[in-house]
Order: sequence, then structure tokens, then C-alpha cells
Amino acid sequence: ELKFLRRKLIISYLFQVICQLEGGTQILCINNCATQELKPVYLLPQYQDQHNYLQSDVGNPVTAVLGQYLPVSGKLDLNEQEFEHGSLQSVASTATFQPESNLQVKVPSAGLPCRSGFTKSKKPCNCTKSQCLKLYCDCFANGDFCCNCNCNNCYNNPLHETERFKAIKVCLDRNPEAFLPKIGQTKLGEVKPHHNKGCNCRRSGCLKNYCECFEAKIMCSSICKCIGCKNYEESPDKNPQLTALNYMDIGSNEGNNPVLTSALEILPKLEKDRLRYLSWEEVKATCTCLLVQAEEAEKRGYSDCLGERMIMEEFGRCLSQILHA
DNA sequence: GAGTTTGAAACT
DNA sequence: CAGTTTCAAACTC
Ligand SMILES: [Zn+2]
Ligand SMILES: [Zn+2]
Ligand SMILES: [Zn+2]
Ligand SMILES: [Zn+2]
Ligand SMILES: [Zn+2]
Ligand SMILES: [Zn+2]
Repeated sequence: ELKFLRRKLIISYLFQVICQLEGGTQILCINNCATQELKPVYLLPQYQDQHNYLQSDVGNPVTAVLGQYLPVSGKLDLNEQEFEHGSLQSVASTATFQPESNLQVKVPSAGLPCRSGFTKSKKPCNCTKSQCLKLYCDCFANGDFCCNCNCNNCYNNPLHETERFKAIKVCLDRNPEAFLPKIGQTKLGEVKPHHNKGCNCRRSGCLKNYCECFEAKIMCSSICKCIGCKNYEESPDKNPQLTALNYMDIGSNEGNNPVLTSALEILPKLEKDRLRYLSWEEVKATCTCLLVQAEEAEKRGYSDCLGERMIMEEFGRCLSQILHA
């Protein structure tokens, strides 16, 4: 369901609109499409009479079930480049995101109660198909031999040295850092406890051990690409900017995404407790609704311009439902 | 303990 | 490189 609009784009849109709705001043402005003149679509007025607006949606089977999964038949292949071109207009500033370094979290530097090198309290694995020679196997991934494991057909032991070495080489070819510790590699001069490559969680909120960040007992950071993350600074009230920005895909923005820049400008105006974050379910449902609109427009042979307008209006309806849910 | 959910790793 | 499949662990009941 995210083929049509890449998720980070969606999240950025939703986030910005929420910011602006909450701020109450500005208006979402969208390029209609690359070939058309810039024609802003104003969403805000549509919210003025919320009741009526929702009433008119009664017959809309899509928005009526926002929050549920809708089966989307067929696939819509929209020219993404064109869409990108018609993305949010914003001053292309080069402002970069500078994390508040004084928010330094105190690290229990006392050192973990190191498991006595003797007991090797390594959790036994239960691999059955990987022969413990792929990174699926935690033993292998940690560079350990399997020991007291429950694995089947295990090659991760000195008896299969050759196979094991080959497997290690394959992994290193794929990722030269495959066997480096995923966390704790605090580079010199790095203030905060450095994290790994970041997670990509969607459904766990990064609050379950499915999430590698959570499992490692570290907060998600800007390099994470998670959706609906709740694994960040314990007291979000203290720094809404920081936590809110964690919801955007800063990591791949290279610091100059206009959406991000714009959000940075807007954020300080916000009352912190009015921010509302999006869950994966909401993002998913919204994307589904937008897809349906796109399909509809395509089916009816509407112009790209009109199709995009339909999509954006649907987006507005979805957003309003989310905001008022 | 069986069955489901999850997201990294592997694969195409 | 993105989308899909595989995998073993985390989780639920
Ligand atoms: Zn194993
Ligand atoms: Zn093992
Ligand atoms: Zn093994
Ligand atoms: Zn996560
Ligand atoms: Zn994370
Ligand atoms: Zn996260």
C-alpha cells in the first residue's frame, strides 16, 4: 500500500499539515503537478464546518472505514518522479538539524554487570534452516560457536570450520561490518551513546523486543526509519522538537529536505501538548484511502491534475478523521 | 506448547 | 536498489 506514496513522504505531509493545522495560521500548499502552473490547494477552509464536511462523506465507503484495512485491487503505478516534483513547496533553506546536545542522557557507565566470562550465558539458538551459518542465527551473528544450542544441522562449530569460514566471508562481503558490535561503538567526540544502523519498525512502536533499538535498551534516533515510534526520550514534553522530528525521516534527508526544514520553522510555534503523532495504522489506512482515490481517478480517466486533487482532498478527509478520532 | 506476529537478513 | 521471501525470535493465548 505504500508503493504509491512512499511512507516518508506521507508522514512528512501528514506531519506538516498537522503542524499547520495546530498552528492555525498557514495553509498546506501543493504543486498540482509538474506540468501545470503552481496551483495551491487550500485545505483549511474545508475544515471550517467539520460537521457538514463529514456528513458529505457518508456515502464514501473509503473514508467511512478509515482505520480498517481496505483491500486494494490492482496496482497503481504513478510516476513517482513527477510526484516528487510536485511536492510540498517550501523555502529551500539549508538549515540543518542540530540536536540539543544538552539533553545528554546519563549513561549508566558503571558498566553492565558483565556476565562472568565463565558461564557463557549466551542464549541458545533454535535455528533449523540456516545451519547457524547466516546472520539469522544469533550465535553466528555474535561470532560465537554454537554451544548448548538447540539448533538442527548446525555448522557453526569447529567441526565445520571450512563451511563456517565461507559463510563468514559471504557475510562480510555483503556487509563488511556484519560482525561488528551493533551498538556501543562510541566514536571519539561523539556525545550521545551512539546507536546502530537504526531500526525499521512499523507495527511495534519500537516498544517491543522486536525492535532492535528497544531490545538494546537504547532510544530510537534519527537514523531509524520506524513508523509510530514511541521509543524516544522518556519525557517528550521537555523537547517536543526533538521527539517530533524523530517522526520524520531525518536520516535520509541529508539535512535539507524542504519539508523538514519547514517543519523546523513551524515547530516552535506549536504548543507542545497539542502535537499528535501518527500510528502505523493511521498511516496505513490513510495511504490505502489515497490509493483508492488514485485508482478511481485513473479508472475514470481523469487528468493527473484532477486526480491529484482528489487524492489531496481525500487526504484532508482522512486527516480530519484522524485528528478528531 | 502451539500458533501468530514481527522486522532483520537474505534473496531476486 | 526496491520489493519479496525467508527466518528465528518475540509474543500471544
Ligand atoms: Zn543458530
Ligand atoms: Zn546457536
Ligand atoms: Zn547452531
Ligand atoms: Zn524500532
Ligand atoms: Zn530504532
Ligand atoms: Zn523507533
